[in-house]
Amino acid sequence: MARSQRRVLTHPEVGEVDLLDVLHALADPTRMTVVRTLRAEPERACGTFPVDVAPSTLTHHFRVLREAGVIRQREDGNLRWNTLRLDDLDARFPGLLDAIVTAYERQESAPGRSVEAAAQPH
Amino acid sequence: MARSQRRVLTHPEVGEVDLLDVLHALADPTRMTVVRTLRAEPERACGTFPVDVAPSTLTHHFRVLREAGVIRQREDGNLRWNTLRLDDLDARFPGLLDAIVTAYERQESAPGRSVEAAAQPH
DNA sequence: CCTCTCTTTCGACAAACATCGTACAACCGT
DNA sequence: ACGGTTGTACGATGTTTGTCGAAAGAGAGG
Repeated sequence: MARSQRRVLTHPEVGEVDLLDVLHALADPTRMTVVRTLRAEPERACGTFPVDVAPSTLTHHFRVLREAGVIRQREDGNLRWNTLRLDDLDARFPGLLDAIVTAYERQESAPGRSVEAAAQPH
Repeated sequence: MARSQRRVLTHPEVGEVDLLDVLHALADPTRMTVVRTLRAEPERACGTFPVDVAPSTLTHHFRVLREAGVIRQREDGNLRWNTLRLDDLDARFPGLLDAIVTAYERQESAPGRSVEAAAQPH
């Protein structure tokens, strides 16, 4: 029995995706990086993301994103490929993901903010 | 010394507002209800929101929203008035709040979803 | 001054969360 | 069959979070 049958990889249906879960999934720097990376490249294996956490931690983040309906995971041999569920998300929440990621990238590229925010320890 | 001087009520500046904090602030049903209510009515006192939590819990949620830069709190006599910082948020993240709240209300008014989600205990 | 209302602060508590190391399972080369 | 690669599962840990009740502050109105 192949791995693709053994593990289940539960994905919520489009109509089951909960906005609050999506927001929570995106409200984490590591997961936001995953989503941003996935928006630039259509499909990527788990280990190829520019994040700096332990493998097991990364697995956790991928599960959060998948169970929130943000990404889709597909197995192929030894690798697990991740794609953004952009069509599904856009069908349920038109323009939302784009608005959020755009806002994040706008913030990241804003001059002066990161300096200020780093100075004030919040 | 009046109460308005005694308590500080720290609000982040527009440039200090962090998107991830905003997302986290909105990823809670109680706080989302507060924001939705505030979007319909310009200003409202703390105790007048249609939420079902203890007063101290509500205070906590208002602080989260305020420190994330989502709402502004102003004291007047015995009451604390809350407003949405829509202009500030739109200046920093154009269209974001509207996209999120619209998505939430779309979800809430979608037929069949809440039934399904309530049946499956998540 | 006294009381009532609105809201906060504090302390507590259980649940959820992000993180890691270790162990393991599946697949792919050779 | 063996070793390397990729990723998961599990258990542990410290932190954050949502929740509440009790106590108290500050103003309004008698």
